[in-house]
Amino acid sequence: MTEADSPARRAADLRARIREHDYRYHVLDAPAIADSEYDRLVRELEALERAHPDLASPDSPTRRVGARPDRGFAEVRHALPMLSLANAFDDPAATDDAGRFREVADFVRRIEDALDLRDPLFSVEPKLDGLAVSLRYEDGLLVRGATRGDGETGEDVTANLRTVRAVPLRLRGEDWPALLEVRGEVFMRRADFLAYNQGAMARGEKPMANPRNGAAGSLRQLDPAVTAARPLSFYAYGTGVVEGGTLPPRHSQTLARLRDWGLPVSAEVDTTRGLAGLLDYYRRIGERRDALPYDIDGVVYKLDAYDQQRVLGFVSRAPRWALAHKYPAQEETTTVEAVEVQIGRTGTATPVARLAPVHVAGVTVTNATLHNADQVARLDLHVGDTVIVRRAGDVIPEVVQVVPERRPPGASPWTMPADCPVCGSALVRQDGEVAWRCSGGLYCPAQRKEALRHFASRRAMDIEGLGERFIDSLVEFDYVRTPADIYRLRVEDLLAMKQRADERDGTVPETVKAGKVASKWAQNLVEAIDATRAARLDRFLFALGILQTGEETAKALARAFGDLDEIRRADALVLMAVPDVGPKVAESIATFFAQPHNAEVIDALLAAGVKVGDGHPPDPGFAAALTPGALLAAAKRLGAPLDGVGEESLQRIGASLARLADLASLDAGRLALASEVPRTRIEAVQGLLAGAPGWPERLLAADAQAARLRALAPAGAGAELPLSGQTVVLTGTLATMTRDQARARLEALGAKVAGSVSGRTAFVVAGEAAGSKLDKARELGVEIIDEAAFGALLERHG
DNA sequence: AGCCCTCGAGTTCT
DNA sequence: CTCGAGGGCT
Repeated sequence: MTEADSPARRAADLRARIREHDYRYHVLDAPAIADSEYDRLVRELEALERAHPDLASPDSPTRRVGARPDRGFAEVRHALPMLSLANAFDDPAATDDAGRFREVADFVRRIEDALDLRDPLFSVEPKLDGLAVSLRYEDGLLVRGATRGDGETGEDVTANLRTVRAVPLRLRGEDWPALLEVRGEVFMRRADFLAYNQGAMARGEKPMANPRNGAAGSLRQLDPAVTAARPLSFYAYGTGVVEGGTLPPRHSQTLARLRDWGLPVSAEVDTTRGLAGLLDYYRRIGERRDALPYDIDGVVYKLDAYDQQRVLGFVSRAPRWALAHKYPAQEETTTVEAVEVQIGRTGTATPVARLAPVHVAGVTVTNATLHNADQVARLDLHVGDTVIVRRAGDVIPEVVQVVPERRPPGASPWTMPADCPVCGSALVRQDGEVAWRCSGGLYCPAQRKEALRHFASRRAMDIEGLGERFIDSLVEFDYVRTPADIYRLRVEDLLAMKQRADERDGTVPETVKAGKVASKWAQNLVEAIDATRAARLDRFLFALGILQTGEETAKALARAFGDLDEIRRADALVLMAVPDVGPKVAESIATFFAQPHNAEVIDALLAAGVKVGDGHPPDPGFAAALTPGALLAAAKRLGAPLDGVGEESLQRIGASLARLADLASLDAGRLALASEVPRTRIEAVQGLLAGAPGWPERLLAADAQAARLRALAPAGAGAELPLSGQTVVLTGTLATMTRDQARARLEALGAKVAGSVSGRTAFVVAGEAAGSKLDKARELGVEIIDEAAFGALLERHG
């Protein structure tokens, strides 16, 4: 055997040739041999390595698919955090370029001001819609690959990244740094995605929703063999830690070096100068967006010179020298086949467009809300129209506009029907309101179903297993009319209902063998219902579905009163002393409890064994706010005939009264002295109230309740919680707890958890994949903390 | 009286 | 996520 023919030589030769072909294919995009020829080389090398196990080496192209990790993915802390970029969006309302691209112009101007330089050089690249990863090369060998995670900490997906053919296991050449971290995007080409899905469907597997989800899901596979079967691609766009070597002084040069070292870089990367250059690039790529072989959601601008980048620095975790310029949400056209009306829990009639199925941003859309009749009129929508559909915030489909020139002849404009499509009651519109409502109330099956669904829902009573389908049947077969009926359901009722539903649907019950009926599910449901009998007061209030009372208001009520009975008998005058409750909300609540029907339902719930709350005393602050003055001022805001008397005067009159009951009997002159309010005005108040039917009684009853609540409230102000008075916003996904858990922890510390970022937000907790709220926080300069810092904060406060 | 901030309510698809 | 509207502050 000659030296040249030795297996070691042959193996080395094959590896070099395979690597060369990988490089030509993925980096140069210029394959030199046919796929079959390439496969032959790989098979020969595999056979050789099997015959001579001593020749196998970990960086061999045959060793891409490794062993499956025992459990989950390990955490990886990025030595240099993976950046998140500030986003810029086009302003669609702008009529000129200056307005449309203001955010980009501001970005360039900030840089020019900081550098004191015109038209700096930028490196520009498409922003691929995939998954950011970091690859660590030590001495030219791939030793670790990790997902971006939250930017600080990601997951170790080395085994999966090794299966991506575009990721070199060993760098080319020799002049690379001893330690090199490469950052880039793992993604799926559209053609690969389509081909894969065709194959998946032929095999009877579930197709992937879109290339982005496909790429993300593939990297998260525990078995690298599964990942290896997915057609993933990779482009490098930057570096992380670099040691034992240096990079060129400019980013664009680094990208060229990465390419030399065997890392694929998008062919679209370029350099350009100044705002005009950036916008030109944005337009050029935008025109070719649909023709590109992969999905992009924008382009990225980076100041090219590293020393200039250093001058600009960072705001929170986002570099001031880079910007992601996003293209507008993807739009599609389709036709409106019908407009239907849905009736919500409160009776709101919402028009919904039924659309010819159309793909928008990765999913098939068949419905789109039209919000309300005004919106339909604004769009001038006719049934049969061709419309442009967009997924707002890439989630909820909306009809953007109609294409009038494609309107079929004879199409008639849509108008809100006169009657509820479910129960036939009249649809009515309150003065000044946009929404039309079904006037059928709980007589309307649609409203009854929605109200029950709300009652059982997770954030309300949280009855597990009582979902939409069950509620529909329970209502249709009249087993349940009110929430109280839920607590009277027995196993045999559920079984009887199921049987009737099966008969109606023509479905055959699965297990009616040997006279035995499957009834486990029914027992489980009855037990699940039973488990919710001890209810928290705020959840119970929310579950009742009082108009204008959502979770926050329910919490405020529960905190203030501490007891259901006190809330039930509270007049709107008293309710208005609850924080964030004004006249409308107060009257809505008082009206709800005053209706005999609602009182019956609540009594029935209590009689059925529902225990509400744990007997908290009233909140001392709330009780203290229930002064006679506050009640008088509330009366005025609720429409009591106190014209001509200011709220301040009312407060002062109230302040000089021990009890409101004294108002009518006390001498106006003495009161005038005590309160420093003119005597004539006091007489006016006394006279007006005495002559206004109902008001004296209401005020006296409210005053009596106020006195009772004050007596019940614990003395001394409540202990101050560490986050009292602070408003916190959660965004993105947290790894160690659910949103609800995070929210509960924060609220336990006295913080208020809001849904949107504003100037008053104390800080934002940003999890993974945080979106617009994070951008908004950066814009407003609100403090942002990541999950680690959040954990530390919770730790600190117990 | 006007503005800003929250909250409530409704919604899509997988 | 979005819209509309209630509540509170200036």
